[in-house]
Amino acid sequence: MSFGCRSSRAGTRTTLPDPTKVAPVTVPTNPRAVTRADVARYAGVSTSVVSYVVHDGPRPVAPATAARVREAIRVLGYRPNASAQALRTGSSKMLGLIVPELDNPFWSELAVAVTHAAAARGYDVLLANSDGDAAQERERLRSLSARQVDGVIVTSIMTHPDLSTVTDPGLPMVLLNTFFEVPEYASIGVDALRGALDGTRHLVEHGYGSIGLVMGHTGSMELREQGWMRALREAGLPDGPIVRTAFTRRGGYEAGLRMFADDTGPRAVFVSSDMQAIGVMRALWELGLRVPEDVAIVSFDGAAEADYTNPQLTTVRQPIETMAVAAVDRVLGLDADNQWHRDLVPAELVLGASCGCDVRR
Amino acid sequence: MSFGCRSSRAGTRTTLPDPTKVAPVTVPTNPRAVTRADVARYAGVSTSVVSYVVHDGPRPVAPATAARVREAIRVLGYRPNASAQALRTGSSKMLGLIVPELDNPFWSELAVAVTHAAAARGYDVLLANSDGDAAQERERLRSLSARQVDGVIVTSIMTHPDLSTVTDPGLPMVLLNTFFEVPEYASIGVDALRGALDGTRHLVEHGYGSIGLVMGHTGSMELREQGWMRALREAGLPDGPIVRTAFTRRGGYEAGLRMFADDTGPRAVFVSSDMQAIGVMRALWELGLRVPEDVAIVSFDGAAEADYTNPQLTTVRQPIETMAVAAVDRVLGLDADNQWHRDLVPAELVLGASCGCDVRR
DNA sequence: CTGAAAGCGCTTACAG
DNA sequence: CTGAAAGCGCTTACAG
Repeated sequence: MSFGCRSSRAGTRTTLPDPTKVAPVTVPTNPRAVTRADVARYAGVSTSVVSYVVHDGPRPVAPATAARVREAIRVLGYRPNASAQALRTGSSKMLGLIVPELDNPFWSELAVAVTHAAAARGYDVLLANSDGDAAQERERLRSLSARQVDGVIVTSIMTHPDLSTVTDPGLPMVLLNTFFEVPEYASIGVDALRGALDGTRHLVEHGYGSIGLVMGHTGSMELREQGWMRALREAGLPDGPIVRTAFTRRGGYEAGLRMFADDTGPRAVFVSSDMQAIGVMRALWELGLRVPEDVAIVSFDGAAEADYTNPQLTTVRQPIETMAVAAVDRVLGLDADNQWHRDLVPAELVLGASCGCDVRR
Repeated sequence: MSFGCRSSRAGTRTTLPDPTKVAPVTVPTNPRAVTRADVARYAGVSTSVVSYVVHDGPRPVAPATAARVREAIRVLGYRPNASAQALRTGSSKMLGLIVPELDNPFWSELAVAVTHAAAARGYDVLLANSDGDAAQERERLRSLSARQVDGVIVTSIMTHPDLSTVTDPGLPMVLLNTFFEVPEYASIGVDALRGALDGTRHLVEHGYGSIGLVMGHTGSMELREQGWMRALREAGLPDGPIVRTAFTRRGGYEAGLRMFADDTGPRAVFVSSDMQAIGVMRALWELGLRVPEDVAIVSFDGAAEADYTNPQLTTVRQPIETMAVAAVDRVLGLDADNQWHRDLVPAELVLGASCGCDVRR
């Protein structure tokens, strides 16, 4: 077994040689990883047989031979080179996932759920962060495609993602967390209209007469907004004030300051994400207003963080695990009978104390 | 250009044929991705020249030729196959990152920082979640190694990670967020002893006479614990109560209930992570105790979430970006002059209101 | 300045 | 049941 250093791979020095110093005598060379050929040699078989044993097929192998090979694999610590496998088979067994901001709890929880769902199908996830930027989203998608992922799950920030120019035509792609229909793409998302309707209705049932809306920036008349509005209309309530802001804690904070700065603010508010609601609660805290005594809140997402606000947030929970499994199965083509272009999964209102109930989760 | 379907790659049907249905006539075949050979043909050059243009070397190319190749690349939408590149060059331009729980804000913020630091060096990050489990940590490491990452950054939950049996001997590995010295590995972490000392001293300066500790489960006598204790000793204060618990919001909640259930609880508490502190605050809320009027809190980490608790947490902030850059440069061997086995980066006390100050961030 | 050729590690149809 | 051989897409030393 030759572990010699190959000139084309030897660690090249990036620093210029310093004439005042003695040139280094030893160049650190990484020992080559164990390959299938090493295993074959050790076990005294051909490389084909090693593959047959590793994959338990497609040709049968005599038990004694297989045992020798397995022993060799164990002793040498052999792991098949995934790059070579991907090149040969055309499948990397990796799924790409693009999220806008991994450091937003909702997205990181979704990323974990997708990772678990993919692992259950034997896939690793190559995670890419678009930083909420459309150009970066395209660039990341390009990179995932070059890395030979077998499919991509995109949680796009674009209302009408135009991604066709970026990917290979044959690369399966699914839009996750997308409430609306996008031509040419399968999309999976929560039933946001119904969720917002349920959440706002709950505030109506508490008897609040004025219910505002803190809404994240979205391209179109958003479904959460429609749900909020429909609940008000059906109750015969006037439209409450609307503040539009970023989908972040800070965005919610700024919206809260604006909405409740003077005493004309509404008695209750529906907020389009938990992160924003947390910002609203901080604003109310600074303004000396109590939740829910002065202002009641219902929000949207059901992030873990919403369990630990004081008081606990009443929130419309997105079934993240369900969505993740659906996205993975969809992108892998495992639900071939599913003809739907768009999957809507139901959201569930989870009661806390911010709405005026006093439920403890 | 032949886009024919190759039998060994055609999408095989996983469902058994249903005799009651007509067999499908068309099998969906993924159009083959564009390769370097397609570009060469289109531009009328050899495949070598395509590479020379893509990499701007190592051989010179006539400007007119290069222009033709670039045009071909653009028209065909060519992207080099990363698996083939990795196989050929021995470098995947990917770094592996193992975190215990990606859905814990501290880890997701660290993951984002590492991703950015790696991107600045031209590397993608293959992110792996160990779910806080040692066996999974080893399994994920094995997988990363098989996927030919050029290095691994591990935020291990093991006190004494024994990882040598899992990775290729030549795979560079760095332990991140590790405060203590680990034989044979480079480790990078915050100066936790000093950070805890500063945080606890701050509580001492506020004049609190009894200062408890909520400490996450760690293998040994932890540096945060040592810092807390040293601050008490040097102030001549008695050791406050210690509750040990998980590094989670729930862990903090349970610890808070235990520490403050009766009125013998301390007047102030140093908490080993922001997530735990958030749990403690919830426990105090339920017990009807106010922060900081009844109990003052200083915690550790400096997660974004700590900015939005009510009141805002005073916390010892880990310089996540600095740590991420150091880890990436270390694992890539970019700081060859650095002889240190262990890098300690300084933490900074960030004042909020939970300690009794009234600073607004 | 350009191209033909070798080889990275793997899988699998084919031949024995 | 086993092995020799082709080829996935790429990079680069070598030859022209």
